[in-house]
Amino acid sequence: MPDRLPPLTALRAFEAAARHMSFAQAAAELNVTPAALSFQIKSLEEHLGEPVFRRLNRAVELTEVGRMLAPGVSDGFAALSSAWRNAQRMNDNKTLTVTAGPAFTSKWLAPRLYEFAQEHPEIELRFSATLRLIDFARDEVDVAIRFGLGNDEGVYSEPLIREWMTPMMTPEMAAEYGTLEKLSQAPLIHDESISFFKQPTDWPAWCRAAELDFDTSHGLRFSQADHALDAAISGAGVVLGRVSLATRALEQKRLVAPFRIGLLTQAQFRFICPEGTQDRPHVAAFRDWVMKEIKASEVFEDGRDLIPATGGALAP
Amino acid sequence: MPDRLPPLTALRAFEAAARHMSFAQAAAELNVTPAALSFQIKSLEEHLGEPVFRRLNRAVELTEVGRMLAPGVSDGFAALSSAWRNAQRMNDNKTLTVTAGPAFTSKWLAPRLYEFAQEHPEIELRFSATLRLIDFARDEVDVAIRFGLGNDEGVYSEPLIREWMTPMMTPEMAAEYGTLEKLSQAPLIHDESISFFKQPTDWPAWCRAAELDFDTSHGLRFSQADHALDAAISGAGVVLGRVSLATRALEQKRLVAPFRIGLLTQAQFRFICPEGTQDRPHVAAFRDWVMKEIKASEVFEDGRDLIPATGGALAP
DNA sequence: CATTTCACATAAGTATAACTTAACTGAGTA
DNA sequence: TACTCAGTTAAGTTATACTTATGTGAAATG
Repeated sequence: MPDRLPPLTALRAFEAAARHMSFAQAAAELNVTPAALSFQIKSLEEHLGEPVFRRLNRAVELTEVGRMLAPGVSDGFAALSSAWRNAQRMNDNKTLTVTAGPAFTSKWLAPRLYEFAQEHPEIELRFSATLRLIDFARDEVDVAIRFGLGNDEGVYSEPLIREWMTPMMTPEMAAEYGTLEKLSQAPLIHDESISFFKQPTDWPAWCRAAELDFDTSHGLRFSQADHALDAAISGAGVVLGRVSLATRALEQKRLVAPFRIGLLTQAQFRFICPEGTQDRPHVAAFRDWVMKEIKASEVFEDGRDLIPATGGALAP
Repeated sequence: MPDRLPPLTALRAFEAAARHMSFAQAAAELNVTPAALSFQIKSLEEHLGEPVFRRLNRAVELTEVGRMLAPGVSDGFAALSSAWRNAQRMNDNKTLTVTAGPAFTSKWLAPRLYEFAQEHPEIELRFSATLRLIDFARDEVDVAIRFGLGNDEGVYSEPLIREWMTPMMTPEMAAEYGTLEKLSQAPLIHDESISFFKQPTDWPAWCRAAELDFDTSHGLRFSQADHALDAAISGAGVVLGRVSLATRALEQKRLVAPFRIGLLTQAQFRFICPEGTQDRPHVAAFRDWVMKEIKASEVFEDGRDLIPATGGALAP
């Protein structure tokens, strides 16, 4: 390093000023007087040997060097800030921030939240429902639960459950359509949330597995798994739904799954956290609790034939 | 921003200490006493509420939070540092740092360096010969000259010259082999530096363009264009060489290019600099000078047939 | 087994960087 | 013309960062 950094407070003042394009606002953000900020900018300019701001009558604008300097400095402080917040969060074992997809959040996590709070009153769970992939270093998240094929590199990842799908409906509907013979008469609900897999797990695939043959093209279509389940719960039809998301509804008999045949997807739920954090007390507590709950819902697999989804091309 | 950053000097002390895994070395790097550094770390730990280092008998090691914090902090300071150096470099219009491939550097830039220095005594040119793609924000480079297909996004890019290739040899060799009839007898030199293009510009391609048909598989092979030219200059054979790199040798009659047929490559030389810096005085001066020199060497195109390289597959 | 050494911690004192208050400038605004 | 607004400048204050000097404990040394 030939030339060392200028005073860091000066850099920070510059960053804030460049962001606000105003010394006064920057000063307010940093809880100092405008005079102090003016002084800091001046100090930075002395170190650099050239102005970074052009002072206009009632405003300031960045000079060429200023424009060059601002993004990098901003990135730098963002990185510091993020690292610091992460360290603070890690230090804090009162709250645990969990991210999961909207369906898992609403259909699995939320209904069980009360029980978790009873078992671990010392941990305050926070949720962040999002589908986008997570970057633990950037986002402020302790653990993630993701669904998919699972190439989790550089993170701690533990498979939770292999998802399978089976037709589900209200008990009332089951009375009418709950046999293989009558199923073809039922209104169908299509869950297209996982249609991106190579081996489709849709109505045609299930019918092949169950050795049925009827037209499945009609019916309601949903792009989110939880919406498809909600539709079935409200009696709109028979959904080929993801069982793990429906366990609560099955337990409460709001849905029944009358058929023996289940379609095993390629995808899994995984428990993911930054490498090395899996043994932190509240992370481990949450993982153990999730595992236990998952295990408890495996009773619905009893007596079923879970058939791996095969490519639609094999049996057109 | 709920929680503000800790004192930045403390963070910097931590970064250096984590890098060296030693307070003493970190103190030396920052030009302070070990006592000061110890105090800074302590201050950081007070702000965080937890130790970041575990003090051992004769060493220190990072705690879990420390390990979590270190990479991010390091990245942050690296970003600040890089941004600051770039600003300093931009402020400096004494030196101009240019990066180019080894061949262009040795065969084009270096021979003309003296002339540039005469025209612009106020600019001190520095070279960085490398093939790897450049990132102006990270590397300390003002302008780059690159050869290739040129998908330059997010940077200022100006095409310099469309490269073409033609057989070249010493005048002595030309006396013996400098006709289309005798060429097949000549020892060949293969420049394989641009063999990665879809449309090859090699001896078979040139022969097709010149409507010749003889075995071209023999001869010396070089992976660097300048080495192939050097071999030809030393009389080792006839090279199908890149003309732009050979202009000096052609001017000095150390090489001659006796054939009318030239093979136009798909690739271009481009002048590249960060968007917005193309009008800085010494950048513009360098670009104008390069353009002028390039123009001057276009005399070698006079009276030639420059034929675009076609796919080898078309005429196998 | 004492002795030295090494790496860091601590205490007290000091220099200086960072900040505040208060007065100033200069152009737009009422 | 006076007022306001955004930034500057000057003088004085505070608190941060630093130094010197001394202390501590465990490994290394003989």
